[in-house]
Amino acid sequence: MGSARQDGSFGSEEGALRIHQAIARDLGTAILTGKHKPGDLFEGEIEASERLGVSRTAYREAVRILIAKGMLESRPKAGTRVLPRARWNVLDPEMLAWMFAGEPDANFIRDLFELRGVIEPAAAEFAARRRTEEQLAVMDAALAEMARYGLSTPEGRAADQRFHHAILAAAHNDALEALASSVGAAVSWTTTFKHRKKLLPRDPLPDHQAVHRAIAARDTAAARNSMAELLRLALADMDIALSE
Amino acid sequence: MGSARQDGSFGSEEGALRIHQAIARDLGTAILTGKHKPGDLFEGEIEASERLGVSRTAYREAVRILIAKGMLESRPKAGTRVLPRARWNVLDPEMLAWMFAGEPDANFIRDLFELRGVIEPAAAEFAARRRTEEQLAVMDAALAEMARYGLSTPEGRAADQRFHHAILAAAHNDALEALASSVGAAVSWTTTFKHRKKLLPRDPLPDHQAVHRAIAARDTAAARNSMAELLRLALADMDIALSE
DNA sequence: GTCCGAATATTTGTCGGACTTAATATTCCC
DNA sequence: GGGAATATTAAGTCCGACAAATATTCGGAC
Repeated sequence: MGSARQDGSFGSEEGALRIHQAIARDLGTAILTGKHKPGDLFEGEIEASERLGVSRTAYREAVRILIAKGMLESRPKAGTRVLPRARWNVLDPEMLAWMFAGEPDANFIRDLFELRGVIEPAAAEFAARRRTEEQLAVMDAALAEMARYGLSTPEGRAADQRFHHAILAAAHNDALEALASSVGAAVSWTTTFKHRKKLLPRDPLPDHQAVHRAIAARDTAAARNSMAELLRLALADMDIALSE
Repeated sequence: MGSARQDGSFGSEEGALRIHQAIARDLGTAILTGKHKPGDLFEGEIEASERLGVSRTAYREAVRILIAKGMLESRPKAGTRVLPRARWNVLDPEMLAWMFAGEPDANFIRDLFELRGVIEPAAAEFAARRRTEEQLAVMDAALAEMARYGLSTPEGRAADQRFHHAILAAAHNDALEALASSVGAAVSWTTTFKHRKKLLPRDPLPDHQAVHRAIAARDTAAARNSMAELLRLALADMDIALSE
């Protein structure tokens, strides 16, 4: 039967990467960190593959991946070049993983957070209206585990992500759920970042419980407001952390 | 100098597709239309490539593309199988193009529209606060062209999309702007759909002009509200069209 | 009989090299 | 000087072989 991995977490892609994946990751991060800027032309496939010590096949498959994510463009004779940033699928889960593996750009973190502020209150409102009992149970379990382990442990942070993901899922909107990885990246980064900076200014649990209560009670307005409040506080913390 | 194509439109990818792109498109649409369901196992690479009359290389590059978009997974001995729908990057521009090339799923259209309802009012508010004069000029020009050609012409529809895109861009948030293609797909589909059904119930221009005025005046609340109103009306039309 | 580890078979992954196609640059003719 | 034929160059495609990884099967120990 299907193993159906459903965690959606980052950074735990077990198993050695295949060569083309490794190269795609390297090229991708090189682009994300500005080592290759939009408009830049890549070296030829033969040169590049030889320099990297891999076959042209593997290198080409890596390039195909980056093209699929909107970062590159390649045509005969014209060569392979980096596309303008506006064409990148910056919300692609793998791309986010690449970003957050290194030191992500502070501006983009802020953008992601702003997106959360737009998405999640609406999602909470939809969830309050359309959630099933099962989905509520998932939130319940995630919240309990979060309370038990705290946000300083990996288990607690995973539970935090599960809670937010459950809300997106309970909104019963595939387009919204597709943003789960983006939201997850933001959630994950926040906590690790704050933890690194040694500032745990506030217990986040009451905010989460308020959201949970509102969704359980099918109170759409309260769900939206409590989630908005949660994010307002989180954003404030984030801004403090970023400016220090 | 860079040619910097910036249209972001669909369906007009000129030039013959490379073989791997064509195969990726075919496999992608086959998955999207349910011909291959999540969990389904693909035939082996040799069989598949022979059946399609292409080299294994080309077929493999196609598969790499689908994997990059979260639709497939492949491991030695285990084979290549379709991932659960929750892992698909349904907001990927290319994937949206595949969807809307055929007869897209009505439920997903509604989801996309709901997403618009969440994203665009917030974007309009941000745009009212942060827009530059240049960006306002772009909206102005788009609106003028929209008024001139009307939504029944391709030029008018392109202008409509440009208007909405300009608002996303004026929000000065990369994460938000990455959703431009999704919004654009919804915008585009709506108008063609309504046009096909022969119901042009209302002149959409006044709504758009109200949004434009609010953004020009830097009135954040009015921008949000007028955009929300625009979408409320559009959604109502959409629901009528979908239920008929 | 059950469980665990090794052999095995199968499928994707990687390789090298040849040839084709397409887009740019050049050259030559008018 | 302009425009069409030509050359050049880089990606695209193909083939055939070998390597690596893993699900399954088999065998032995308990």
